[in-house]
Amino acid sequence: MLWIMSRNPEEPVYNRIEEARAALGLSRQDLADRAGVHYQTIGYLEREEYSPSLVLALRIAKSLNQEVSELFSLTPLKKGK
Amino acid sequence: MLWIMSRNPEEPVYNRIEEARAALGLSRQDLADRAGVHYQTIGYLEREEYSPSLVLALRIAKSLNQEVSELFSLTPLKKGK
DNA sequence: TATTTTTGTTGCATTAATGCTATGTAGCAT
DNA sequence: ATGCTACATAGCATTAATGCAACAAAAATA
Repeated sequence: MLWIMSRNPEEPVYNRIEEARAALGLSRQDLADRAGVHYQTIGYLEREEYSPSLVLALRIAKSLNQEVSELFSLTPLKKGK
Repeated sequence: MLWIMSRNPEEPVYNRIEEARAALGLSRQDLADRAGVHYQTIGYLEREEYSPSLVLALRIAKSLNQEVSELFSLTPLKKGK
């Protein structure tokens, strides 16, 4: 059985995680700890190599004090706001 | 290689899909069409047998004219509101 | 400069999300 | 009774999300 490594799904989700994280002065490891995931998972998300599960999106939003819709979008996000 | 069928993850996400869908008088098939997924996927979600991907959560929220946070939660949701 | 911290990248393993088919049931019409 | 629609459930296949280890590259800082 072979698995073609995912990393780059067909359906991207744009996000503002890095921006929001930086605004709080948190490292990826810090955010990962708050959200209860591996720090590299945060990296994958910020690089938009894949989109998070809803559970993770909800945890990240809470960790960054943001609404899910403020952090994640099906359409490209502009900087700021 | 064997796969133990998922259906019942460890990390549940509570939702108000059925309620919101009924409020709009939509069948599962109707909502599935709008969200671009299989009608049984809606069933699984309503029965909370698993939680959706963020992509799907965003599409469902849009299909029901609701905020993601209004439809989905990491903690049990009370009826109404 | 040397050390430490943060981030990027690759590879592999596991589990969850989703599709699809088929079947069963219950309700509501003809 | 027959048919139709909506929903439940189960089996199997595929792909995505995540963990984790190892290592490289930057960047920050002592």
